[in-house]
Amino acid sequence: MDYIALANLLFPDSTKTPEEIEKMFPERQLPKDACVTRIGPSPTGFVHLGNLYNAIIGERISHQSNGVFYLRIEDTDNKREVEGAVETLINAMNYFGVHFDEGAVADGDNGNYGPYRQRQRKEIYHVFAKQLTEMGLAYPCFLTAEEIDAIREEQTANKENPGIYGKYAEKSRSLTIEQIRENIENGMEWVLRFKGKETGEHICVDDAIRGKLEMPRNNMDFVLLKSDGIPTYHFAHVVDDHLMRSTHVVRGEEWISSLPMHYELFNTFGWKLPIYCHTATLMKIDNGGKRKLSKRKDPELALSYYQQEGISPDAIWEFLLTLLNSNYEEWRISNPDTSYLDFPYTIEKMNIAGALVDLDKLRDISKNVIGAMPAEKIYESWKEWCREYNTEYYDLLTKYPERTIAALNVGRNAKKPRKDLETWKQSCEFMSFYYDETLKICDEMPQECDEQTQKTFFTKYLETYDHNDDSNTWFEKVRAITDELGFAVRPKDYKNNPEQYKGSIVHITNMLRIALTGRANAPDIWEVSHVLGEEIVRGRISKFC
RNA sequence: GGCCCGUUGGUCAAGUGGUUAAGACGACGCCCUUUCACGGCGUAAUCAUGGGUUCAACUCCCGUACGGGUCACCA
Repeated sequence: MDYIALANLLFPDSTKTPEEIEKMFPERQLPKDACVTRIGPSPTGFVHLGNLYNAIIGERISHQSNGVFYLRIEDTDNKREVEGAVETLINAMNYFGVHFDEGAVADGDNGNYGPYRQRQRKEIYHVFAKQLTEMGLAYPCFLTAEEIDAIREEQTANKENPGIYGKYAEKSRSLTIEQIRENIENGMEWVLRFKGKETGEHICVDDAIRGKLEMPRNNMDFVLLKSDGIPTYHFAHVVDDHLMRSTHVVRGEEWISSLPMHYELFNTFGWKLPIYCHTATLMKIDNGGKRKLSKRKDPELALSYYQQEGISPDAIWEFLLTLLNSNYEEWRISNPDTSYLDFPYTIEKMNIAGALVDLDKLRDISKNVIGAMPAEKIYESWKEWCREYNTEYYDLLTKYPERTIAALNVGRNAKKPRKDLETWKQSCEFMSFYYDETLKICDEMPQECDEQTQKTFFTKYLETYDHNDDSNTWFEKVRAITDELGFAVRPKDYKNNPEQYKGSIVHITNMLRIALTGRANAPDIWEVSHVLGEEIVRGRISKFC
């Protein structure tokens, strides 16, 4: 077989040489240990936690080493492509604080190693496909879907491994160049297959996360180019990561089993293998067992879920970092005020088993993250979130900026700051009592305080109320009224002799708290009163007189 | 089914032949307290399993079970 003729028949328009292409993608001039990494999402419109998880790893190792982190859109499957997906993806990464040095941007490319959308790289792949054909290592295959199905059925019946290899590849492999030409002229569709070798050998790849990975050498005639001339993931991955000079390939463990194909390709081109980092799949607890997070059943898999809940990107980072590196939490405790970007991330510290996404843990981290923010920043971030997800609160926050910031500071300046806020969504609920517009009486008055007690107390409360009282003076007045009403001034007195009192000061303050905030569980009454201002305080209390 | 990966408390996990088997979240209890939080202290709870190797195994080897992945002209 004249492979040169075959190559020219198959790729008449491909005139560049591999050397010319190589020149277009020169070695990067970077510090010695700099890592070049990327994420290669396909534009399906669905961005999930795993995308972010892998993105963070790549972002960290590249930026920590003064390397390059880029975005490559793997759009080789036009059937799955969703319109606007690239933009969705870029926005999501941006929202979660993952920044690229180069790669695809909304309206094109940024960088010298593009194009960064694989479909636009068709000619590049064809040069190397042609090269493989010339080397006699690739051939056109005209098998129809039906024929392949038939082969698979036969293989299943014979308990053989499915696929096009060995004798099952012979029919296509043995076509003469004349037959091939005739098929093409007759308009038959073809794919380009790689010639797998049946050697029984094993290959060994050193994975940065998993250590040595040993598996059988590839024997499959896998597809390099699909019938539309677009490469499969395998071919595109090898060509792109070589030309774009990736040093590390971070991807999910589902790719481990196709490693032999990639290894084979890198080897036949004589290219250096990147360092593979195969990450564990994110799991979730379900019926007492672990299972993979599923797109249909688990809303928390979608990144948009966290946006909708209003979980801050910082919290997501910290959460993912705790999953990624087990020593992160320890580091965070000893460096409470440092940015998580200062954490020295290492691949070696990664766990290889599937991590379970624990929303409780996320909530806890989120509380701490918000707790550490200054009130002004909370205000801004929360408002930003409301702009998109809760217009009622967006209006409230815009209308009452000072009161809101004061409210956000309640109980936070003390040695033991409160941590009431978990998410922006939850903040809207928690903070509702600071605005008359959203105030709701949620809890019932304590049994010990009948209507008469309420009326008497609140009337006296308003009579003696002086908005300028300090916290102690104010509380002394509350105690005085409490005593007058026959309630125990000290909770312990009531506990020891409940029959001597109508109730305890606990009941009185609860009643006050409910009148003021609508709920029995709320921050300090005096502080809240001063956030609300005298007018609102008197207004709310007088409703109970 | 073939191939591959994995398995330390409810969860995340430290751990690389000799440890009282860290720490965090969660749960529970106590303390602080005008509520709720916050904080402090404490309790319960783990090496999947069976064989080896070894003076000694969570750590090394083999099998079993369980979980996961993959076997497309999807990534």
